[in-house]
This record gives sequence, structure tokens and C-alpha cells, in this order.
Amino acid sequence: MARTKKFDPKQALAAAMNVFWRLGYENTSLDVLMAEMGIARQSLYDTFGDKRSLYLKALAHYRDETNTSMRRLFSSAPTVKDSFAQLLFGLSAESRAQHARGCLLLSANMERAAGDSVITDFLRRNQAEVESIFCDALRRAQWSGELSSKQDPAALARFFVATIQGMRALARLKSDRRALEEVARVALAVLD
Amino acid sequence: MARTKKFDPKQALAAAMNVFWRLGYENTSLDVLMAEMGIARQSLYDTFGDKRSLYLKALAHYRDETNTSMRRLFSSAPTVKDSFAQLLFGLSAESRAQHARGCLLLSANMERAAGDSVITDFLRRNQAEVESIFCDALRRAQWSGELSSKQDPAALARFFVATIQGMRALARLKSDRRALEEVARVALAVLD
DNA sequence: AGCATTCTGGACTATACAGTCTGGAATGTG
DNA sequence: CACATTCCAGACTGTATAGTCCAGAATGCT
Repeated sequence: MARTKKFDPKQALAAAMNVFWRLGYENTSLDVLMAEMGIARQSLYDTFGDKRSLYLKALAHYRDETNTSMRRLFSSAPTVKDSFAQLLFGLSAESRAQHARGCLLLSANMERAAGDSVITDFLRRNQAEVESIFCDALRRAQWSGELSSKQDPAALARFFVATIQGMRALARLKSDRRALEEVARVALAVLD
Repeated sequence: MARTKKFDPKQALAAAMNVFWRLGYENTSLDVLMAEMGIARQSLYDTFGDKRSLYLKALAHYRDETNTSMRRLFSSAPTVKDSFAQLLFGLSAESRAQHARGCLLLSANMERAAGDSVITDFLRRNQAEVESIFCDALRRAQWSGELSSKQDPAALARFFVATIQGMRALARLKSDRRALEEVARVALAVLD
């Protein structure tokens, strides 16, 4: 009946995600989007809608990727402390460019207008999801005796969410592995 | 010889600072700046230069205000832990609007282009300053016996810088005093 | 009073960019 | 082969906004 799509939407979306990740929403122009996605204006609008809706799709894609990898991490590491250590030291060891781009969802939170309820709701749901990944792992650790039952898993989970975002802010300003690792060590000590 | 300035530049700068604080650099237009500063376009350009240089002056003004108040806090509170507690619980107890606007310098860090060396250098110098305020207080606490000498004051100082920024990110997404206080309690425990 | 300077308000310019539209080439399917 | 669909390149529109310019009113100083 018709010509089939020449490009892979998944791949194009991943490319768009990377642009937003590196440049932020406002500083990303359609021109660079078209260039990096390797498609023309028309195809972009036909396939993804306008800039904002492409952005929302990119956020969702990012969330799916990172949360999947976090679940994997927390189900494979031997102890919770190990899991958090891998997370925090992994973040510390990222490249300068990775530190500079930071976390797409943290940027989305900082960049969003105060009244943007679509993005706000999306980010709140995601934070709840991340907290529950952490919280479940912490509860399992209490069950297994690794973590004292006097600790509050929900509070610890939130604390680590905050810590990661704080470290992301530090890393963005100065890509200094040693400094980040020091912060990570102090933070991990709350699990002892 | 000439007419004197009608408005107070300090006051106008404070007003500009509040606008940038609430809206961020990109989303602040000259029109709202003129409105909130209470001066006309021409006066603004004559007195403060272009938008960016006004922004830089606003950042410096913000830094001066907050660092002065932090020094005051750390020299007046009975213990370091008390100082940090006041800082963290104070942040937790801010209004919804205050949580939404967050910290001007954290926003500047997230919003800045990667290659903007003027703002980057400014923020790095400020972070060093804040860390030194924290670090000095922690060293005094070790001297007085409040804090174990096994702890690393520089690492703790950086940790609290990260914690504050993490809590700011959380507060911006959701103004939830209880949740923030839980994070604060976990963080303060590193001083025990 | 007279003058230099600052103020206001608005017109004006230049630029950047999102989004739409057009024309024609490419390509898979029947 | 024919046709529907998708592709690309680029023109075009509308809008927002930073920054400049100008005319005239206001005001302090000598």
C-alpha cells in the first residue's frame, strides 16, 4: 500500500533523549533535534508530535531505562549496602561529560515551570517508584538481618534519593571523582 | 549638576534577584523585570547593563546574603549539630512558594550552559566558601570534643552541601515538610 | 531661572525559533 | 507499472524577546 518508515522510531527517540539530556529542554532547538535524530522536520512532527510531546516521550524512555537498570542492580547485588555503593560509586566514576549532563529527570524538575502539572505529576510518580525500589530492598535487608530493624526504610530510601540528586548537582558543577566518593562514603555510613 | 537617581539600586537589585529566583534566568523577561523592579527599560540598562550582567549581580547579592546568614548561624548555635539541624529543619519548614523557588545558585548551576565559565567559576568559588564555613565549624567541634576526631571534616562538609541540594530538589518537586524532616534526621545522624 | 541629567513610555530593530506548508523525490505494495 | 505513502529540503509565518533609540517630562544643582 505505502512506503514503510525508513528510520527506527525507537532509535530516533533515543537520540532525542540524548539531546535533551545533554542540552536541556529550552536549549534544544528543532534543528539540532533533526540533525541528531537523522530525520527531517516533517517526519519528526508526524511521528512524535510537537517538541513538548517528544520531550515527554524522551522522559518516559529515560525513566524506563534507568529504573530497569536499578531494579536489576538491587536484585543482583549481594547486600543492599553493596547496591547503594555501586550506585553511588558508579555515579562518582562517570566521565566528565556524563557528570555535565547529569540526570535528565533532575534537570526536568529544575527546569520545569512551577505550574506544569503534567511534568510535575510524572516526576512525582517516578520518585515514588524509585523510593519503592529502594524501600523494598531495605526491607529485605531488615528481614535478612543486614539492616537494623530500628531504621526506617522509607526515610532511608528518601534519603538516598536526596543524596543522589545532591551528588548529581555537585558532579555537574565539578567533575571530581574523589570528592564525590567522599560524599558517597559518608552517605553509605548511615546503613551501619 | 544633575538629577539624582530616583530609585534605590540596592532595592531594585533585590527585586531583580527575587524575580530570577522565582522564575529562573531564561523564563525571566525584561518586561517582568521592569515591572517588579519598578523602573523603566532605559534606567535598567543604564544602571545594571544587560540582562546577563544584572543576573550576575543578582547571584552575587544572593550569595552575600545567604553566606552572611550561614556564618551567623554557625557562630551562634551551641553545637555544630544544632547548626546543621537548624539549617536542615529550617529548609524543611519553608513555605510551598519557597520550596518551589528553591535555591538561586542551585538553579543557576542546573540552568547554565556547560561551557559558561563565568557562572561555573562563580559557583565553584561559592561552593568552596560554603564548604569552608561548614568545615571550620566541624573542626571547632572536633576541638571541643563534640565530634569524633576520626571523622573527616572536609568530607562531612561536602556531604552536607550535597544533602542540602538534594533536599532542595525534593522540596521543589513536592513541598512535604514531614518527608524532608525524615531526610534531615537521617543526614544529621552522620554526626553521631 | 537655567541647565544637565535622569526618568518614563513607547517605537523600533534584529534575532531566534516553533510550527506549518509546498514540491518533488524515493520506495514499498498490489 | 501505478499509486499511496513517506521521505527530504527548504520556504514561510507568527511570536517572543533582548537590546537600541527617541521625545519629552521631571528634578536636582548652581
